[in-house]
Amino acid sequence: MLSDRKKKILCAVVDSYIEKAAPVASKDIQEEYLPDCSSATIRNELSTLESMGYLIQPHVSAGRVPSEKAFRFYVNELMCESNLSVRETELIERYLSRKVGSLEEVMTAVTHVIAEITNYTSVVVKEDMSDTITAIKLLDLSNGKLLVVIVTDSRVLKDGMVDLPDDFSEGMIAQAQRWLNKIFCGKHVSEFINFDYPFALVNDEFAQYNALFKKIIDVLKKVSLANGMDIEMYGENKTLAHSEYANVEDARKFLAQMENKERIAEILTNDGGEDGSLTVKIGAEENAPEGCAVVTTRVSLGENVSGSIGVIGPVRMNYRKVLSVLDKISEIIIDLVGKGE
Amino acid sequence: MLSDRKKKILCAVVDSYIEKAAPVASKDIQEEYLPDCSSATIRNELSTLESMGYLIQPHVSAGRVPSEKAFRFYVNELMCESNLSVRETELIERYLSRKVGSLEEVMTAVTHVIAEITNYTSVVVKEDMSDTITAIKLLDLSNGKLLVVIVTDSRVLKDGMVDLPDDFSEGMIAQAQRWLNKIFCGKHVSEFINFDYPFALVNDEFAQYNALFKKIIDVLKKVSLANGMDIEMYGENKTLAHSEYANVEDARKFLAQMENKERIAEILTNDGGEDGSLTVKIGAEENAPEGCAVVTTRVSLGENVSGSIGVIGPVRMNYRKVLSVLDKISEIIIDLVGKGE
DNA sequence: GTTAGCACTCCAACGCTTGGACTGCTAATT
DNA sequence: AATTAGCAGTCCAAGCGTTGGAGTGCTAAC
Repeated sequence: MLSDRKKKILCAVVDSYIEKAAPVASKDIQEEYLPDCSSATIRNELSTLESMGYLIQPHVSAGRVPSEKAFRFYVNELMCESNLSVRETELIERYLSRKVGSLEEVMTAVTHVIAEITNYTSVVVKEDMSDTITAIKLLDLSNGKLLVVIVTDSRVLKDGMVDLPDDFSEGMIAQAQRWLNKIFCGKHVSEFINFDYPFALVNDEFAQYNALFKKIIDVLKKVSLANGMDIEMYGENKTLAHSEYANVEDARKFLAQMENKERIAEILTNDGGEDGSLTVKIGAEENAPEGCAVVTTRVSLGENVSGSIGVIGPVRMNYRKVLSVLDKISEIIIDLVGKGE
Repeated sequence: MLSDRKKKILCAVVDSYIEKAAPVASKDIQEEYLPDCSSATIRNELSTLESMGYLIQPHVSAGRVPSEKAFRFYVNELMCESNLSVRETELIERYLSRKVGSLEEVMTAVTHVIAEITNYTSVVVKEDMSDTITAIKLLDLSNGKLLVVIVTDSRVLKDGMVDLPDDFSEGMIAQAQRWLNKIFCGKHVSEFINFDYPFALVNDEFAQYNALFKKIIDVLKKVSLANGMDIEMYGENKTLAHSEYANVEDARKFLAQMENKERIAEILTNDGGEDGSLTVKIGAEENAPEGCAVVTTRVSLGENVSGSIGVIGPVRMNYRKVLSVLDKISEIIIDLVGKGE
């Protein structure tokens, strides 16, 4: 547990670093945040905070930089809330009021206005799991591979490939297919995604099927997830304007990560959360892209259709602003969808 | 008209520059391309080529760099054709054979494989002009503005706004609307795009309508173009890997240009061309993004649906490779679409 | 028309110096 | 025991001059 003063100092370091993108010196903290202490006292505290893992010193005569742990603590406990400026609120309303057309238009407008206000990359993911499964087919490619095909009422989802165990006969494949169909036909893709392997359904003497089932169901989940998803991204170069991407190599790394849409979609969606809930992921350890933080909110867009709205930026992100923008946006979207029904 | 030797030298400069991204010295040319001349002779020729506008010398003790004019000449007359390597051909086939699903899937696969092979940014634009126009409505917003709405059989295209001349009465607006409907209803959006202003249809006494008509039709063109278009881009970061974007400012400028999708789509589509035709635009003067070249091929994707496949890279682009890749891809796509029918 | 050779230009890289930004520590103070 | 003034020490970033080399243009000879 940190003393009050330590908290204040840590908060000062993070705030200053977010704003100035430069190591924070004890003197700066004294002058701008804690005029009642001497810089020497603050130095002592900084030293302790560093040994606790909250701060990093790039070199001996530099100030301190917050670690990812510090940002996490900041987001959880230190950060105070903020309101949007009038200008920002107006901007949001302007973008979203005129575009009450299709869901696609709204998605585009949302990414644009978020990127505009926050100066970070914005992503929206729509997951439509409202399709009903019509059939599941297993096709033996006779090279030891099995092609798994899902047919839904609106389209065919395919391309799933599974290695077939050696000793599988045609009959066994047919049997597996019958089971899968029995379990899943007529159900929504959404139920499917959340399905736990139904080992219980397979009685002991067919234990040999289990491994294959597990693989097939994994493939099916992946395929149907990818197919029901719609992702839109805007403002990659807004993020690049920040100083962490001052050299092109880092900028390219960032872009390369942004190009992997599946990965990004997964990051935005993999922890459910309720309507309007906010999630913050900081750094690669919390499964954000390397060097990045991702802030996400979820909105329901209808039965079995859900959306995730996210902001991706450097770990040194203006969390206060981003969180308040996402909060406002999700509120508007929820309202908008509510009315539409 | 350039002498044979000048052509050889110019070609050598361009080839070397494309490969090495560094100013080309007279000695290099002699050693690698023209061992029968002395470097002094080549220097004389280079000097002439420079005064003709084909070459640029960054500073007095540097070699020569090709101008945009030189690249243009190179593409038109000097460049020899090349074939894809086995590896590349296989790569293309691998990407495109498995993905015979929806048009969207194919578009994505095409951008990915092109970016992969060429190491430049790849764009695909689909223009779907197969909708039929159901109605055109003019809505007086009574603030001197007119909202123009197109309704098609598959969707409503809206958001077109026109300034209304002062002396326009309600009746005149209604009249204009009748005319527009008479002309366009039941027609394909595609006919519409290529429509020349039908002034002849409006007889003299209604000359006052002409200016408004011109504006309205412009808006309609723009709106329907934008709505029927689908653009997909991949590999922005591939282009950034090239040395012209070594400094961040230039890299960001490039990305900012890439973010203007409407502009990019227009560049790819604005000069029709037949199935399989190849177009090369070099530099801002030929309407490519600044500092960039754009190579485009067109493919028909069905009745009133056409696609443009493009590669965007620095002016110092490997045109040989890009052209041969696009040639191959368009051939495959045309084949694929042909079969599908 | 071609070429050898030389004088000249310019850049990019390197290393050196220097000012200053911070810290940690110590000893004095509250 | 906590705080603080002050000082010694560290390290960086920027500026600057030097230098080697890469190329050219020009001239005079072939």
